[in-house]
Amino acid sequence: MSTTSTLSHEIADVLRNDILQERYRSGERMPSERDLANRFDANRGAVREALSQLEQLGIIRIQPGGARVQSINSAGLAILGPLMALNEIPDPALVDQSLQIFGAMSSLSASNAVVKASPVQLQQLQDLVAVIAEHTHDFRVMEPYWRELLQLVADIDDNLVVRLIGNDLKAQIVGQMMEMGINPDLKHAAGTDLVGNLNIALAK
Amino acid sequence: MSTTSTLSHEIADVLRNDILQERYRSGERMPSERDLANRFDANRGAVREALSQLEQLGIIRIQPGGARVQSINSAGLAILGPLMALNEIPDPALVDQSLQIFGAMSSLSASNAVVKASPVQLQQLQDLVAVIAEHTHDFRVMEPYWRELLQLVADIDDNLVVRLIGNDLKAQIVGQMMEMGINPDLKHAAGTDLVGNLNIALAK
DNA sequence: CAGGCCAATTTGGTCAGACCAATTTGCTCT
DNA sequence: AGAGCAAATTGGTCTGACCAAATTGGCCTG
Repeated sequence: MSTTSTLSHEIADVLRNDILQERYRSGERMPSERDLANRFDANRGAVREALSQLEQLGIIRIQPGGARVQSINSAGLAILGPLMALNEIPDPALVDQSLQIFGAMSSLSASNAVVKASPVQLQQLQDLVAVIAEHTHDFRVMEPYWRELLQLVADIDDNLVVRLIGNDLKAQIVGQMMEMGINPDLKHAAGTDLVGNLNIALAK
Repeated sequence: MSTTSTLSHEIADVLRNDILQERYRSGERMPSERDLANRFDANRGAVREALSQLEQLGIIRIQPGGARVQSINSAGLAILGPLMALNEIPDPALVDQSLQIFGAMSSLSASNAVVKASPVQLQQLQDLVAVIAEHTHDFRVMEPYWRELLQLVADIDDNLVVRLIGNDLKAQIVGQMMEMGINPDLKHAAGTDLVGNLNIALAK
């Protein structure tokens, strides 16, 4: 699965997983770059590039004297993907949390979209909502429309922050959850919820 | 302001800003590592470490043949900080979007917190909400309680995803907005909104 | 003239060995 | 036992080099 192209990325992957699995605990000092280079049978440069990435991720802090592992709680959203990819079965709690966020953001975007929308777009929104409302019981049929709705909403509410968060979430989460169909109920709930909110907003 | 400790970080900073300011446009090829090394009067290794960070940020994609700039829209949330720090006056739209997200996440967390809370915690929540409700007109007095409430909510609804997003948002956004007091109205609105939601949820 | 093909160049990926400054470590001396 | 100093460790950077893949450019052919 993790077909990492370059050696430095491979090293970063391994170390990242080691940290996320708490093989190196928070606050602890990591092995020296030279030791790591030796362990991975690689050059120090490659190790440094790997560590550079981990630092950017926010899970280690490099300092003269040694790199220290940081609490996962103080990392950036970008570790969410790797975190969920740790086990082949992602942590259900994380999946739920991600879906909640996803839903909340969608609702937020939807509210903004209704305000910002041009007459034409407004009509498109209403049409989509109507179609979805008809098939609210059959998720299979509804899903493509739902996706279209999300896309439309995202286009109208041109919200960079939402988009960025979405990127990090989508990185591996959406893929995993969509393919594994881990929580169709929640997905369904979020969908109808969004549509409901949209309907209310559209009413006025 | 940006007192970056190491050379590689400095290079990363400069290049990052160059990209965010669209001095290098999306899809374009960046100068070769050797050219960059020459430009910054640095070693290629340092440049590579810098590029490694930018790639982790999601704003460039390194490939044999040349590193290419990626659309900011496909980056990770981690660029939000640098993006807002570009000009001394952050883009108001971005600030608003961030605050909206922040408010939405807070509300979400609050809803969860009410469900998860122990009796003691529930009481704490109610007390805080009551105190805040009294001073809803005076933001100065209310703020510390609001912060305490946010903290409590975050503790109860132990939501890693929210925390991670918060980390990226806080990175520079909260700092800038809090210190500059750019949008106290929105802050105030978000605060009362959250409290309102909490009140409703607490009712049952 | 247009289009495809092949070689030279460019570019990223990695390696080896080295030096410096700051930190850490360990030992000695008080 | 504690303070202070020296040696070893560690990150940061540099020089120079080689390889494989991609790009480039010119050549040849149709």
